[in-house]
Amino acid sequence: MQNSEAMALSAALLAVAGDLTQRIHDGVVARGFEGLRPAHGFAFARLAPGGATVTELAAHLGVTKQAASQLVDEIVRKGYAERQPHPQDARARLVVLTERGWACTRAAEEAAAAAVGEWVALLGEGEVRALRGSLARIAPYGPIRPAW
Amino acid sequence: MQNSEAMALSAALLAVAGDLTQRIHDGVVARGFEGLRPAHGFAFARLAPGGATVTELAAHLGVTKQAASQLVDEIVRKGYAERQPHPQDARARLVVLTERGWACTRAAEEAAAAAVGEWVALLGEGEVRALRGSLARIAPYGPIRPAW
DNA sequence: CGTGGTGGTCAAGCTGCTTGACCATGTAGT
DNA sequence: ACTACATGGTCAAGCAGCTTGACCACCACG
Repeated sequence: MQNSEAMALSAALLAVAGDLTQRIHDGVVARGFEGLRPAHGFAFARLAPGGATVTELAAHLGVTKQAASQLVDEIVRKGYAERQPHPQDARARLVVLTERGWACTRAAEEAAAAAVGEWVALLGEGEVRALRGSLARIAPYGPIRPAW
Repeated sequence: MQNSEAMALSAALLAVAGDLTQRIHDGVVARGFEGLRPAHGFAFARLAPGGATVTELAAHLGVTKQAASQLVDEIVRKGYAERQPHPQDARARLVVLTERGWACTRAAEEAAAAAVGEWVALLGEGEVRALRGSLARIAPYGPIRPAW
């Protein structure tokens, strides 16, 4: 595969990713959850299973603990999450989603489903499944980083 | 397709996009082009064909003219581009890549090719071609936006 | 030739992130 | 048990990239 083809693939991937982010964000806002930025969505994704500490969140987002702590301050102040004492470690505090946080997460899922629905209309269900499979196999494990 | 599946596809896509951006950036730095951020790469992509005005660049990147102008200042100062008088419009100035800018663009293509090469090793050439085809068909036309 | 629209820059301000310092708690060594 | 170091978290200050607002030079249309 030539360099120019690799670049075309890269550009398309990044364009789709940027567009998808925008659509999810718009969809979340349209459902009444304001004052959030796309980065918060990735924080929610990490908090959703059973909560996380600030340090874990920082590692997941690829930022400093201070930045993650600030982000948590923000979503706590806006009612999407709360800090609880950590059951095992008295130094740590477990950040968990509130009911409103869960509602916001569901709104994001709906918005994502709407965007993916458009892809299904364009490509067909089979091709979208193939896309999902391919991406899942090349997705990295490390922290989630902004596209740029 | 369920919401949770759409979310899994979205997460994989964004993870791959973030990782790819990081790899291209690292590759460019490794080839000796420093002081650049990933956003500059998208500017280069718009400038490459035959140059562009600051306003066009701003529209492409989805930022204000002032931000685009600042970005151009930076890449001009670092020797990657230069401002020329616009052939048709005396108000406008055409921003074009210098030879160093072209060299940097080629470095980015090499880095992208290396990343895509890993995907080929994982998925096989056919599946990567299919991926490219699918993405090209759902890629939007509008401005390129950061993933978040 | 005015009058409004457009390309571009200057200036000031905000926001999200960083680095650096610090405290409280955990953990390992002796 | 006591010391020494590592780790979770916050406070404070600074910086970088973007925004809004104001402004000038030039185009284009009546």
